[in-house]
Amino acid sequence: MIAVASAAEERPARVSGIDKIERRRVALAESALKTLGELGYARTSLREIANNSEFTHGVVHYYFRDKIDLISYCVRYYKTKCARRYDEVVETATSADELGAGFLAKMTQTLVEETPMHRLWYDLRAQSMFEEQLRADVIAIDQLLEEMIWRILSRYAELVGGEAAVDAATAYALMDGLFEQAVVGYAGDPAGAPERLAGRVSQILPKLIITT
Amino acid sequence: MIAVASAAEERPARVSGIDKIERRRVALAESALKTLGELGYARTSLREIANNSEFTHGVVHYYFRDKIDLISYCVRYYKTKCARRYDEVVETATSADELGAGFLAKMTQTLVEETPMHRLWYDLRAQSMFEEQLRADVIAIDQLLEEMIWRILSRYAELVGGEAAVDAATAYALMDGLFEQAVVGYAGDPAGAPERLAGRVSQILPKLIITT
DNA sequence: GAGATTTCTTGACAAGTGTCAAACAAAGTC
DNA sequence: GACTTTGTTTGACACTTGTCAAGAAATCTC
Repeated sequence: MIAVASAAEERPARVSGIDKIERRRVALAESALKTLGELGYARTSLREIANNSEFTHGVVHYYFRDKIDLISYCVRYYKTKCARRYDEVVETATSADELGAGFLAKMTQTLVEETPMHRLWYDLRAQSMFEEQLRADVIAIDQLLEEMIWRILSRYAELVGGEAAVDAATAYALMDGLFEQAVVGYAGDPAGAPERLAGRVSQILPKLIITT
Repeated sequence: MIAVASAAEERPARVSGIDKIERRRVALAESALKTLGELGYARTSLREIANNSEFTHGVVHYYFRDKIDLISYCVRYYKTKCARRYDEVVETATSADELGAGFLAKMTQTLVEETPMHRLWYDLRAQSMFEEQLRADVIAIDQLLEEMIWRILSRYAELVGGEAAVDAATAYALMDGLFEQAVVGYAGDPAGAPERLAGRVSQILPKLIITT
């Protein structure tokens, strides 16, 4: 897995200092993510990020080697927050229906409440096809998301007393297709998108299980 | 549907002239699409487009009001070429297996041979979430692609003697998820991606049909 | 072929970009 | 308190961007 410290190898090793640096970095990243989620990768400049934060544009360059380093850090920071979204539901659900309902609820919730982040993710994944510096991080996140979906599906199969009818990569691609459609649609017309997503997912989920 | 003439309302109405203008526009658009497919939306400038063409950057601005006008035209031009990709297969196939095989063949073929176009499409669809000037065109193409998938699926169901188990939008989202995964994966590692895609699609296709 | 019209080239502009470095402030060290 | 280290501001740089306008070239019209 990729370490989250990349541009700081040659910085002084005082422990408290590193902690402080790391905290500044996280603050910068959080601010940058807000701007990135709003404007997208193409239209976000370092100055815009700095303006929307409490820092000046020089500070950004003090804590990150260059733009890619910052964005890359943001992506890796983001991943740590997103791929564990459904863990609680998976762990606490005691029936297939409960798991399904919890999954759908969390899914539509994050669609609505974290729209900018999802927009950014699909944007960055597209960018990774053109900028190979982003590729490794994107692949890592995709892997995490795939595992997330797989945990849900295999647990669902277990509760229903069957087994998954497709492999993890396929299941992820299908679910992601539905979710991306919802995110894109939500950008144009927020009304009804969550319900449509929920309907489609609950329609598909049973088809990915073979009851033995 | 959106007309393909947008910035030329006030130009002289000589018929042969309009034709010539339109031909120049198409030439510009084709050249621009090549560059866009290579570099992506964010990194493509009007000058870059002009440099990779036989025209100068002034010509671009002579035929298109601004950058968005050009890109928008490109997108609309592109759509006319892509959404009829499987029509021949649908029309000539006489059995479900033949249709499935033909579909898979064309799908993997376009994945390999038109990679830049597909990359660009996913890029632009992501951009449309941030730039509402692109949104209408993207929605129109999405609609076309959805209908394309629906023609395949419903014909497939017909040949197999059943009917589709999901609606058009759902079917498109699922297929698109698989295809996008393949396109993104193909960018990082071309080897094996087409085969994986074919395997996954052929695994899913039957699950979208109810045999009555 | 002269004159008008369309097409294209060239060069310029203002604005914005990533990057960096020198001056300055703050904090820690002896 | 002087001095070094760490953090921050500010302003500048070289460059690219979209846009436009003035004029040259080509084409058409009579």
